[in-house]
Amino acid sequence: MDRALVKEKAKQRIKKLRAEIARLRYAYHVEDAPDVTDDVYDSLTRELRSILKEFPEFEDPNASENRVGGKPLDKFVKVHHKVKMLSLNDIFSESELYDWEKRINKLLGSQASKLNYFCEIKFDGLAVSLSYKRGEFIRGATRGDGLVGEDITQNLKTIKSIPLFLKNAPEILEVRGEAVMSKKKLLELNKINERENKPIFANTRNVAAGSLRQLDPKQVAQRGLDFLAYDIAEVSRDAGVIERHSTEHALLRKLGFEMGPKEAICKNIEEVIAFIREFEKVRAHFPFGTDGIVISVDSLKQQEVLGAVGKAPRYMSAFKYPAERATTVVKNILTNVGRTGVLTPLAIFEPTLVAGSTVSKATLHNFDQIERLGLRIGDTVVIEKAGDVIPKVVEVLIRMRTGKEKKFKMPEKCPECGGKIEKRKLPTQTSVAHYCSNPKCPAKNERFLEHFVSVFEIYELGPKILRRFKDEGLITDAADIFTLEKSDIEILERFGEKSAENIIKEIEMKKKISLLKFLWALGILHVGEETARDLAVNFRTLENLMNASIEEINNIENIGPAVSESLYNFFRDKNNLNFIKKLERNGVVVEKIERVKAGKLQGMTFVLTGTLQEMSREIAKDKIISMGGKVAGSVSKNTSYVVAGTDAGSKLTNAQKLGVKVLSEEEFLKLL
DNA sequence: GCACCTCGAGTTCA
DNA sequence: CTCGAGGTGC
Repeated sequence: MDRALVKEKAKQRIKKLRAEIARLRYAYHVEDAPDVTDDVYDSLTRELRSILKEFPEFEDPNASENRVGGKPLDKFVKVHHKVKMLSLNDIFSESELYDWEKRINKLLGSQASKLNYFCEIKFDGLAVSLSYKRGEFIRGATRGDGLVGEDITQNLKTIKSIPLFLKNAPEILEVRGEAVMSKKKLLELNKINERENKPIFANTRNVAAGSLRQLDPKQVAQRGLDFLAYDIAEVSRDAGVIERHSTEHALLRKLGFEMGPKEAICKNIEEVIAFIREFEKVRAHFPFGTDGIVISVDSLKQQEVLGAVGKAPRYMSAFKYPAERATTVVKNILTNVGRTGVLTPLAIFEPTLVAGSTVSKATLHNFDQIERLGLRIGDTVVIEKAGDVIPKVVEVLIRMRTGKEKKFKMPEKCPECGGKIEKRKLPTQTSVAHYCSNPKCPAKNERFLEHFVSVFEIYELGPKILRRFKDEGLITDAADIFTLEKSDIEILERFGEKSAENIIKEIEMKKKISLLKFLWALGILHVGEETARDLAVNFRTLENLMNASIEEINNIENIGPAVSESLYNFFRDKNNLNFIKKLERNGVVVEKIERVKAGKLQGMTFVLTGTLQEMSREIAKDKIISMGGKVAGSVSKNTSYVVAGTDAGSKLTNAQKLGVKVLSEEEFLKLL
C-alpha cells in the first residue's frame, strides 16, 4: 500500500483514539457515557502508543494520552514554595478602596505620581503554583499555608488547560493561577450525583479543591477542571525585562495559558471602581464562580517598595462583592462553656440555605455582641457566611418584630454546673467575656480533656470516647489516660479487642512529648502554641521554667506581664503541680530541648535591636539559642549583650543607660 | 497612650 | 473566620 495512504489512515486513527481517550477522561458525566474501566482505557492508550511509535511525527506532548500517568498515591508530598504564595487583604467598599490608595500614596511618596492599577477577576477555586523548566511542566502544588503546599502534579496534569509543554518558554517559569470548575460542569456533576445518590456539591470551589486533593488522578480527570493563570512568581532572565504585572499577563497569554477574560489597567481608583461595577453586572452569568476583583499596583518596582505586612502584600487587594445573604428566625440562644470557662452564646436558627449549605446555628461570640446587634430570641435576622464558610448574624430586622420576642438574659449561673459567673479571669481585670468560676465545672473539664488529647495527638480518643470513658469511671482527669489498660476498654459495649488495642497502642506512642506541646497541652491561660514555643526554646526544660521568676519569664521576647504572671501563678498552684507530677508518674516524658554541646553562649542573655544585615533577627535568635544562650525582648541588668543593627531604637539607649555591653553586628558574628 | 500586629480561643458544615 | 486581648514600637 502507498506509504502516504497508510500515514493518512494512521493520522485518522490517532485522531479518533485521542478523541475517545479524551471523552473517557473528561466526559464521563455525559448521559450515555459508558462505564470507564481501566481495561478500555488501557487498550486505547496501548493502541495509540504503538501507532505513534511508527509515526512519531504525530506525537503531541499536550495531547490527552500524556495527561494521565499517575497511579493513585498514598499521600501527597510536601512542597516548599520558593516564592511565598500570599493571601490578600479584603476590601468591601469604595471608601476602603480610597483608604488603601491613601496608604499606598503615602508609602510611595514622590513615586506615586506614575501609579497605575491593574484589575482582574478573582476566581473562586483552589490556588495552585505550576513550575516549568525549559518549557516542560515539572511540578504543581497547592497553596497550603503559603510557604509549604502539597505536590499535586499528577492531578494537575489531567487538566486540559494546563499546557504540559510550552513553546518558546523561558528556562525557568513559575506560574500561579486558580484551578476552577465551571458552573455548567458543576450542574452536570450534581445531576449525576443526585441520580446516583451521591453527595451534591455546594459550589464550584468545593469541587475544585476537593477534586485536586483526590489521591487518584483518574478520578480527578473525570471532573473536568480548568486552570486560569494570573501571575508569574518566578521567571528566568531570558524572558526579557518584565516591569509590570500587566506584562506578566501578556506573557502568560502568549505562552498559551488560559486567562481571565476581563482585565484592565486603571489610572486611578475611579477607573477601578468603574471596572468593579462593570463586572458586577455580568458576574452572575459568568461561566466560572468568582468572588471579587483583584487590584494590584501594576509596576513591579513599586510593588517591591510597598512590600508586605504579615501574610498579605500591601500592593495588592481583593475587592469582595457582598456575600450571599439570607434571613431566618432565631429560635433560641444557648450558652456554651469552653475549656477556659468562657461562656459563648450560640444562636439557633430555623435551618436556612445560604451560599450552598444549610445553616442552623452561629456563634454570637459574647454578650456585648448580642447587645450591639440588639438581638432578641424570636427575632428575624439577616445571616451570611463569612469567607463563605462560617455563619454570622449580620443584623436584626427590627421591623419584623411581633412583640413576642424575648430579651436574652445572661445566665447568672453556669448552665452546665451552676457555678458562679464572673466577668474576669484574673483578679485584677475585667473582660468582655463571662466566665464560669468553678474549677470543677464538668463542662470545662471535658473541654480541657479534648484540648489535651488533641495537643498530644492521641487521635483515637475523640470527644465521644472521652466522654464515655469518663461516664464509665475509667478516667477522672487527663493523667488517667496514660494508665488505661486494654482490659479496661474491651469490656465496654461497642468496644472490641481490636479497638481497645489500637487505643492503648496510640496512647503508649504519645507518652513522649516535646516541651512545646506539653506546655501547650497544660492549657495555661494565655499560653497557646506560639507562646509555648517561645517558652520551650528559651527555658529548654520544664524544671527551668517552673523555677523561673516572674521577671525571668517576662524578659522573653513576646511575653509580657499578663502572660508571665499567669505562668508564674500556674506553677505555684498545688493542683497544677500535682497534675504535672501525676502525668510524670503515669509515664509521660517531657523531652528537653537539646542543649548544643558547644554551649559557647551558655548563661548569656542577648537582646537584639535594629536591622541586621547578615541574617534576620529570627535566625540570629535561633543561632543564639542553639548555642546555649537566651534571647530577651527588653534590656535589663541581667542582659549580657545588646546586639545593635542599623536603626537601633530605644533598647540601645536603655543599654547605655544601664551600662550593658553593646555589640555591633560584626562583633556579634565573631562571637558565634 | 495609641496603632499595629499576633496570638488564643471558640466556631460551622459536609 | 471572628472577636478580644496581649505585646511591641513609636
